[in-house]
Amino acid sequence: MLIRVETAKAVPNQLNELARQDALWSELKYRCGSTLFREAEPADYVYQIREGAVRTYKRLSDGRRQIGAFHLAGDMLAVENCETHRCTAEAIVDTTVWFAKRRRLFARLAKGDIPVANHVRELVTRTLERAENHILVLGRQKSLEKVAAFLLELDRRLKQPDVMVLPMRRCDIADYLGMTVESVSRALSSLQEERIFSFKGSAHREIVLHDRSKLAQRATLA
Amino acid sequence: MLIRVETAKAVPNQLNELARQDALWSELKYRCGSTLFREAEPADYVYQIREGAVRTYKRLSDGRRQIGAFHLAGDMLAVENCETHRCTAEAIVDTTVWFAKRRRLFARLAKGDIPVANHVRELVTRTLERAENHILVLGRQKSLEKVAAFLLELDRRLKQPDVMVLPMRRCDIADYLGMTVESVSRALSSLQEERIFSFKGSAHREIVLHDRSKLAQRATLA
DNA sequence: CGACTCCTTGACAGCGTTCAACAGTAGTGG
DNA sequence: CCACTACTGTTGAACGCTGTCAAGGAGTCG
Repeated sequence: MLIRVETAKAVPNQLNELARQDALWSELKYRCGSTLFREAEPADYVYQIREGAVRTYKRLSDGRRQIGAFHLAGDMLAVENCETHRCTAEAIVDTTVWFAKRRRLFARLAKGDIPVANHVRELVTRTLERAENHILVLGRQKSLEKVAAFLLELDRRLKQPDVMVLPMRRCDIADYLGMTVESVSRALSSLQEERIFSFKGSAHREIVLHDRSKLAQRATLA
Repeated sequence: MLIRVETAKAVPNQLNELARQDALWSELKYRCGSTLFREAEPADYVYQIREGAVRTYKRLSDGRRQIGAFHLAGDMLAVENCETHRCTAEAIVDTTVWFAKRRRLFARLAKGDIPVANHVRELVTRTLERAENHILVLGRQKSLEKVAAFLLELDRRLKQPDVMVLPMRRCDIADYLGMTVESVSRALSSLQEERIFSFKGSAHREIVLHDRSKLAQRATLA
C-alpha cells in the first residue's frame, strides 16, 4: 500500500554507516497491516525503518505462523536476503521506510568497498545473534519466561523509555514466542500482579516497568 | 582434548572456496565429548569440520540447554562470531577439524579481498537461514513434526545416504528440538511404526528411510 | 447505537513433561 | 571369558502446563 515516494533524498547523519554510505535512498510509507514484501519474492530492495515497526514471518503449509523478528525504527531489513526473500514482511503500525536498490549495494561489495562490506557483515551478524537468542527462548523457556524475556528485549531496544508502547498486538507477541494469545495475556496479567509493571491507558498497549531486575529474574536468561 | 596438530598443511580442493583461499590451516582432533570452545571465550580461530560432528549450544542460568545447530563434515564453525564466541561447541563423536587464525581471515577482509568477503557473507547468511528455519520448527511445530523435520534435514545434509547414521544422542536431538528425550523416543517409535523408516543395528543410531515423501508430510513444513 | 476488533478470564482437555522401571550395549577389570 | 558397572534408549503411568473453546468487557469507527 504505497502512499508516497520521494527519490534521491539526502541521508541525515543519525543513521547508521551503511545508510550514510549509499547516497540514493527513497522514502515510502506503509499503512498498518500492509505488506513490504512476501516470502519467495525476488529481493530487489533493502529497507531501513524510519518510523513505525515491521514483523517478518514464515508460515507452515497449514497456516501456522512464526514471527522471526520485529523490526523497529533504525533497523535494517532484507540485507541478509539472497536472491529471494525468505520471509514475509508487514507493517504492524503505520510505518515509514527508506529503501534502496540491492543491486546498488552489491555493486559496491563487488567493487571491494570495505566499509560497506563490513557494515553488511555486521548487520547480518547482529541479525544472526538475535535469531540465536530467539532459538534459546523458543526451545527452552516456559511461557512466563518467554514473555518476561520479550519485554526485557523490547525495553532494551527502545532504550528503556519511561513508557513502553507496544507496537504489536497480542497475537503478534504470541506468534513471536510460539504461544497463544491467551497464554500471553495470562503471563502479562501474572507479571502485572507481581507489580513488575503496570499498564497505562486503556488499550493495554502502554507499559510502565517498575522492576527491571525482577523482570530479569522471571526471564531466567543466561 | 588436543590429540595432534599438524601446521601449514596444504588444503585439498574438495573444500569450499574460503578454505581454498586461506593457505595455512592446521589439523586438530577432538575426542567425543571434548570442547572446541566455550561461550564468551575470545574467538581466536575459525574451524572447518573434516570428519565427525559438533554441537553448539547456549544455556539458561539454571542449566537448561538449547542446541543451536549441529555441524557436520564440511561445515564451517565460528565464522559468524564477533570478538567472543556466542555459544559453546563440543564434539559429539570423535572429530577432526582444520582451524585457522581469525586474525588472518579478517586481515584479508580488511585488505578488500572480495572473494573471501563474499564467502564469509555467504557462510553467515546460510547459518542465518538455518537459524530461521529452526525458529519456525521450535515455535510452531508439534513434537512429531519436529522429529520428522529433523530427520528430513539431516537426510538432506548427509546427501540422502542409504543408511543414515545419527552422530548425536537422543538427548542432543531433544535439546535441539526443545523437547525431552522421552518425547523424541516416542516420536521415533511412532514414525517407525508407520513404516516411514526402520532402525538398523542394535544401538538405534542407524536409520534406513523408506518413505521420504511420507516423512515430509509428517513434518508439515512450508 | 451496533458491529467490529482486541484483550482478558474461566473451564476443561490434551500434549508433552516428569518420574520410574527396564532392556540392551559398551567399557572395565578380574 | 565373564561379572560388574555405567550409559543409552524405550516404554508406561501420572501430572501439569499450555492450548482450546467459550464468554464477556472495552475501545473504535461508521
